[in-house]
Amino acid sequence: MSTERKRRANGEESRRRILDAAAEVAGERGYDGTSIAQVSARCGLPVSSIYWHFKDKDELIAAVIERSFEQWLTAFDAEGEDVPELVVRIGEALVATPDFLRLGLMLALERRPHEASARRMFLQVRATTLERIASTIREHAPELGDEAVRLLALYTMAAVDGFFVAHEIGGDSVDLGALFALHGRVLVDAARHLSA
Amino acid sequence: MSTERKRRANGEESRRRILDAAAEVAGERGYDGTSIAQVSARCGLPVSSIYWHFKDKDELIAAVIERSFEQWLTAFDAEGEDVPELVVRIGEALVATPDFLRLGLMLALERRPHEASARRMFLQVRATTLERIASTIREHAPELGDEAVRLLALYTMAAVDGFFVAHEIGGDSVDLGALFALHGRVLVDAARHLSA
Amino acid sequence: MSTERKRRANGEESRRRILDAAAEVAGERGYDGTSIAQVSARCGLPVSSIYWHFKDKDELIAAVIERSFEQWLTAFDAEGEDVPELVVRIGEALVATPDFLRLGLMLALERRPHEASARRMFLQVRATTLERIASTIREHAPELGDEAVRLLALYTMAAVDGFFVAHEIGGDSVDLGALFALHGRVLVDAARHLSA
Amino acid sequence: MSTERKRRANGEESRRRILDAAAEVAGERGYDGTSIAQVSARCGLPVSSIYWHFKDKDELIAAVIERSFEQWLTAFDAEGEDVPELVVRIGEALVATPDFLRLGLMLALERRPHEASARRMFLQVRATTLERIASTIREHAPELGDEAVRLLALYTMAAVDGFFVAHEIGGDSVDLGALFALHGRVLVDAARHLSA
DNA sequence: AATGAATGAGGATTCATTCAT
DNA sequence: AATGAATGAATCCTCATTCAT
Repeated sequence: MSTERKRRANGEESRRRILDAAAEVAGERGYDGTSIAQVSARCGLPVSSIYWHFKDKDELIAAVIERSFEQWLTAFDAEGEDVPELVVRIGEALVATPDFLRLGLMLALERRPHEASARRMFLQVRATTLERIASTIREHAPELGDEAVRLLALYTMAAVDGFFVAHEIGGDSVDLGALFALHGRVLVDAARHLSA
Repeated sequence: MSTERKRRANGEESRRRILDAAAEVAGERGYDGTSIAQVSARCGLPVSSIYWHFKDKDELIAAVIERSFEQWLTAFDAEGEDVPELVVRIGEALVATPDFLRLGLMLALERRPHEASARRMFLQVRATTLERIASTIREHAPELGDEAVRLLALYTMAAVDGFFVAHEIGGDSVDLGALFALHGRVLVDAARHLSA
Repeated sequence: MSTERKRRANGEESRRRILDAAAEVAGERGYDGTSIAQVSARCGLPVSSIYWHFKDKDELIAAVIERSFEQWLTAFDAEGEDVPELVVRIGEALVATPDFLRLGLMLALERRPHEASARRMFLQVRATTLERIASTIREHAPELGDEAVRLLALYTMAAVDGFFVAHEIGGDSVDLGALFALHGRVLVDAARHLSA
Repeated sequence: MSTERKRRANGEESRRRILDAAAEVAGERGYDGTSIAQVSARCGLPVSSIYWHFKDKDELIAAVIERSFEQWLTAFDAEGEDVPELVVRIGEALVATPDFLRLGLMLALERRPHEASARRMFLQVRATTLERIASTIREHAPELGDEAVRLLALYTMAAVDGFFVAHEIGGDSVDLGALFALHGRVLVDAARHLSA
């Protein structure tokens, strides 16, 4: 059984292979550090085939973010939990699928006009997540005003980002579990401060 | 002889102009997004002059980070403050000189072998800052063990990073002051949790 | 069966749509400037369908020229006219279907080995036209020798080309009617010079 | 004496070599048919060096046209001649430096937004030439009104373009001398028609 | 009669860097 | 202390064309 060298054209699968490769590379090196040639080498399809499936690099990266976000959503999806639990679940999801956030943060930190759609996709996905955190907080602390809820949601999202960065830098010497647990407990105190 | 002096002075000046331009560009676009040609265009000196002052791109960016860190240190230097105050001061310094952290975070998030010195410079600078936060915490909560102090310092640094990211993304709709104040107060509760 | 007929009809229709699109694009940008992808985008049919109807780019452009020439022939077809009238009619036909000549001239000016059939098609079409002009001249000035007739025919064709170029460049600020009328009158003088 | 392989950097000469090569290639194949790689191969300098001397392909071709026009101007420069003589001189200059007009006509026939400067350069050069023809006509036929002079100048320029095209297509079977001589004589008749 | 997918070669342009002056 | 010129490798992307269905 020699390697099938031309398995009959299969768009779906090729698209998936390209996205897998692009997620890997972009997760490692960011937007500018990712070259189409690298993606091509990693997925085995020629450069021109990548352009058949995606209009340009920008759209490719946007698609990577979109798909990665869906995976991450699946990973931390859960209902009826209380706030500290939610925070911990987010943390777990992070460790499981870190490419999404790493790439997204890199894009968010950049200040440039291009790569519009990739950046936009991340910001949209982020807004969705923020809203979700806010509604969980609102459920569990109905006495808080809108401003306070928004502040706590922002605080939580910032903590998540910060923990992620710390873990990226410090590796396993950073105890993500302890950090998330601490933040979960602290949120309750913070809610008390704000409702007072 | 005065010509000599003039020349030397111009050397310093040129170096400064290059660093200014590089800080701007790299702050906007990250390491890969920054090209020597862009820096040249922005500072008005030819490309080859940049290479006269800096060995290569990596060293140029490292120098940008180093200088930017010194400016930032100056901005939040202060002694004898209590923990919440320290946190607030860090926040103020952030808003004042954001290039340093933005570029540093971009570098930290990337996963690649090269650009050794730029990245190393940022990590070193970051370790210094972490140690400083830790010692302030230790001073003000002598009852805490080393592990607890380290956790709180990490937590604080993560919060700073996260707030910064939130502000980069959300602009002035994100109330940095409120976030830093909240974190300052919350730290005290956290210390209580951990010493219990 | 009616399906059959429909399909066949669609085949014709598709061919026509492709030719229309190709004529537009090639008229605007010349042979090299025309890409199959552009033609595809402009006619709505996929690239591979264009290759189903035409062997390659060269043949497609040749077909464009051929069809365009037929349209132009129709536009200036007329019998028994005298020389100045013929010249004016050619001019009118030019303004009506300019793609043909514009594309043809571009091809004629290029110096390269490929695109054989497109270029050949234009040259052939041009030879036909030249012969036709010559025979009209011969009819109306039977006293002229072959050489003189050929010279006048060439002169006229050159004038047509030149007027066309002038109009392409200068737009409606170039009074084509006046130019053609002038050339028509001048031809009579020229015939006199040559027969003397 | 081995081939000097790196003769010390000489901007002027390199620029000239690039222009020579570009004129050759573009004269043969037009704007789109000319690739920077071909120019590089023909002049021996690497592609990136071409970009050191010229901002982009557009500017390179524009420079080719400009220089070529100057050569052509030199070739047909002369004072105090009468109209038929001027026409003949233009014809001689054409045969001597045909690249200029061939490339220019190709550009003029194209209808596209880009390559702005190359096209603009040709049109400007052409306007200069037209004005020059007009003033010679005015000198020798002072009785003509402005409109008539402009028409005759346009007619002459169109004839030149047309003769050129005829010669490009027909090669030496087209007797340029006879055509130019004929046009020269005919102009006098045309002037009579118009002043009547 | 038509088309989605694939593909290698080549397109223009920019890259970081070096070198002679 | 500085710079004009050069350079090979890499960048993103488009090209004409083919092939299995």
